Amino acid sequence: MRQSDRKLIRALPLFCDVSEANFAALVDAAFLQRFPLHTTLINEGDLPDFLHIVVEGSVEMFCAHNGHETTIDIMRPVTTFILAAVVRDEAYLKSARTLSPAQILMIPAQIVRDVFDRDASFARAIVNELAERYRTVVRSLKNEKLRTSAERLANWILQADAQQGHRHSVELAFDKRTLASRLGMTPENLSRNLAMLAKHGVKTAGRDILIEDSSALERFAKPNALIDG
Amino acid sequence: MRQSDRKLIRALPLFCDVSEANFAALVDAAFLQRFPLHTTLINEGDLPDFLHIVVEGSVEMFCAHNGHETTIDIMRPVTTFILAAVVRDEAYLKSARTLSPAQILMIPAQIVRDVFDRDASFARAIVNELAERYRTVVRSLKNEKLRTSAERLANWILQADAQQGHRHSVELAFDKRTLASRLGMTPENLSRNLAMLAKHGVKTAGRDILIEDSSALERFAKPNALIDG
DNA sequence: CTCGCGACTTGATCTTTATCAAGTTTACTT
DNA sequence: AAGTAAACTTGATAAAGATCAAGTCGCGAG
Repeated sequence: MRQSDRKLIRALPLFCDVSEANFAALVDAAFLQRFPLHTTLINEGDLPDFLHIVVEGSVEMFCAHNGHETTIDIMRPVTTFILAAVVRDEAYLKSARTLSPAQILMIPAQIVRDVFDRDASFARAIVNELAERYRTVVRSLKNEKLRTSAERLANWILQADAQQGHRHSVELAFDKRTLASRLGMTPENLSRNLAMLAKHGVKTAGRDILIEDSSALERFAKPNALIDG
Repeated sequence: MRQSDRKLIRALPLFCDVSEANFAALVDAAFLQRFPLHTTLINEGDLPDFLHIVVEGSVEMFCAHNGHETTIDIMRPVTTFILAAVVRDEAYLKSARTLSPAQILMIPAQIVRDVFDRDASFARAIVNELAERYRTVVRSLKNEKLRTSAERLANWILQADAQQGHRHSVELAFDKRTLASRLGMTPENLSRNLAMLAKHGVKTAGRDILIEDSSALERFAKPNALIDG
């Protein structure tokens, strides 16, 4: 692993308070690997071998059932995923695949559990990370159960714009079909919802979404701090 | 607190490996309280004062948004709730109210965080509990996104029957309106779905649900270990 | 016991969402 | 630059779910 990558990892909330020796134990056992676009990294149902950390690129977490597939979340640098499966040593509930060429750090699950047991600050960090992930899923569940698909889209646009620095324009980093799946609707309905949002201050041109009237969009979206964070 | 309650708590996965001194610190600071039916215990948006544990009765976790309300989960003895908010010291994402007269153990949030920091086995237990909770919400999200309301009901019946000992009969412990909310449908649609399930081996009489043909029900429900657990 | 209220059911209708079927655009390949 | 395949859009239709409006049922209060 390059020194710059090591520094990046070391700075993560998950590792920044860990002792140098324990950090070394984690990192020395780990692999930093590059994967091409659309590579499946893990399959739901398998047992966890590694804790994964997205260092570069983005990764889609998705699930399949009865011939249908849905996106649960999209992970961007720098975040861990499948921490809960590693902690409990139980089967993955989600599959993962790259949405772009990506660089992933893989730490053997057993080492994670070992260091957890002997380093209190690592334990604290793991609990914090897991609690944060938990809250994210609860927000997603509320979003699904309490909003229409058009409202989910409107709020996603507001959030994405905020993440990209309130430039009143969002550039899609992946296919619209993936966004549709992430928002719990079909690609057809995403198209229709985007067209409909023109009435509420949103203009779409290919992968660029422009917010022309953010207060109109907010009136429609009704953002809620306990759902959108 | 009575000795029998103390023993019950002590036996929980969350506490069974904690040192006697640390367990005493947690329990001595805690309150064991009784609450009547339909009492609101916490409100979404508030900051966590206590870790709550359902000792007796049942508690509904629910959320409201834009004039609608939905049930996220129903907690039965003996489980903790709002652990994630306590760990992160951030606002509750869910409200809680009793669905029956209930007995709740309340441990001050700060004590939980203190003992976490000095007792590695408590830390391990907290992480396990949190990871388990996380997986439960992920399952709920998959259930919502990948199934119709009738399928959710069918699987709920199978799960409830399994929990009550495979007696091919389920007795509802709360209102049907609450079940409807828990399953993400209106009370009207719960009625219609129950009537429709007669075609798939289910008979309903008031609060009793009878499974007359469990293989027919399973064919319809298509249970999945990675959703239903 | 019966009255009345709330929970539940049933039916009609409307909204939301999915599905199916063309088209059209986009982007990549040769 | 033309050809092609995939992504996206648009329209028509169907299914799933919500809402509104009566009912019916069951249980507790008086």
